[in-house]
Amino acid sequence: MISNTNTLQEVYWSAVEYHNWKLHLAATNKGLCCLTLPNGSFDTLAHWVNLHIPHAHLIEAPEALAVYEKQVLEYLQGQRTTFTFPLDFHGTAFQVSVWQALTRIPYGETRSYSEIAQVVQRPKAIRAVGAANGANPIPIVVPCHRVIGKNGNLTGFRGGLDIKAELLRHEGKRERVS
Amino acid sequence: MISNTNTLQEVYWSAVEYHNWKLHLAATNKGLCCLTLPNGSFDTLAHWVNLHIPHAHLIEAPEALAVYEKQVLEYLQGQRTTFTFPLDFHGTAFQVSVWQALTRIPYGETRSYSEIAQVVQRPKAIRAVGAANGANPIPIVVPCHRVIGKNGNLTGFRGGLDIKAELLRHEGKRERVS
DNA sequence: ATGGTAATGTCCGAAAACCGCTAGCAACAC
DNA sequence: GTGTTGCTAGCGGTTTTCGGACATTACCAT
Repeated sequence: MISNTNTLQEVYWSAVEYHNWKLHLAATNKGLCCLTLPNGSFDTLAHWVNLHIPHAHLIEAPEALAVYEKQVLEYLQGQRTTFTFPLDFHGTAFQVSVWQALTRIPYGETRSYSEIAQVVQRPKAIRAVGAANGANPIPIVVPCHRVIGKNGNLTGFRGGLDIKAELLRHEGKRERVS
Repeated sequence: MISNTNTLQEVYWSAVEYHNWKLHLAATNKGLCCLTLPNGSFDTLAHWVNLHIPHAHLIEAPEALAVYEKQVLEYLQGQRTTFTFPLDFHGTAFQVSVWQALTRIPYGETRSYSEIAQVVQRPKAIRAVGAANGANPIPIVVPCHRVIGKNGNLTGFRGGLDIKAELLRHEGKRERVS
């Protein structure tokens, strides 16, 4: 679809390193909207923005992301268990409701996919919760890694199961891969 | 798709009457983008805008459409043969190329669907030209009524064949319905 | 124990249907 | 012959539809 009318939406981004991990962050003036894991790159970030924020204008602006970078680093260093900055969700109504539910899972705890399905009032949409988890644009901050199979299996993680395991171990959980 | 970031695109509209015809117009800050014929209503306009300009904000603003209304009325009164204001096309690349080709058909003349297909460099996309004509969001101003069958038949018109005939008669053409 | 199945929202690719058409050809009327 | 009429196939962009795949689970049958 070609449109002559361009409503430019400014999106700011930056990259941050921690040990051998490199994370990319993107935010609008409403909050953090995207975060890529070590298996992602700037291209991953740019691709997501293009797809979810039409007519976006990507601008490298570390100063605009200082707050987000700081809290994420503190989390990785084990000095923080919750995040206090605003999030800017871009997704369907269902996805947004799932992601909001995820933010209410406390640090160090886990939930099953079906439990999340109940919370969002769609008790039978269990696989749909899985799909929404997979579409989570802000991993770590929106703790999709805290959702595991009802039987305790890790079952899946967009950024690689090893990272999911590492995040849970970091939060004091022992993983059980069947 | 729900987005927290609202990039509201303002679209202005108004209605204009001429004899027993009632036309609805819509424009962005880039130009006229939609015009409904007598067989349409405000709902037709609103529906088109919703479909083609995501997150649009429809605002009744006759003063913003004064230029467009004026020239359209002058055309209907036989005091104008060309339009000088900007257009804001929303469509696929192919559709936009067809619509631009239409604007180059002089007042009072006609072209066949295959001739238009040649002009847009897709000589065999004849039916596709027909479909693009049918999707023309700005009839009268973008003179899709000047495209007829190669044998002279009027063949079709979104707003009703009678209106197509009337427009051509108004421009000094005699219609031949086989 | 093991395996098949149904239920859910979203995305993606393939396939089909839809059209404001035309050229070509056969059938028919003069 | 000449003209008219009607059918058919083929054209290409867009839209619609459909089926499958998923970061799952409960249930029921074997």
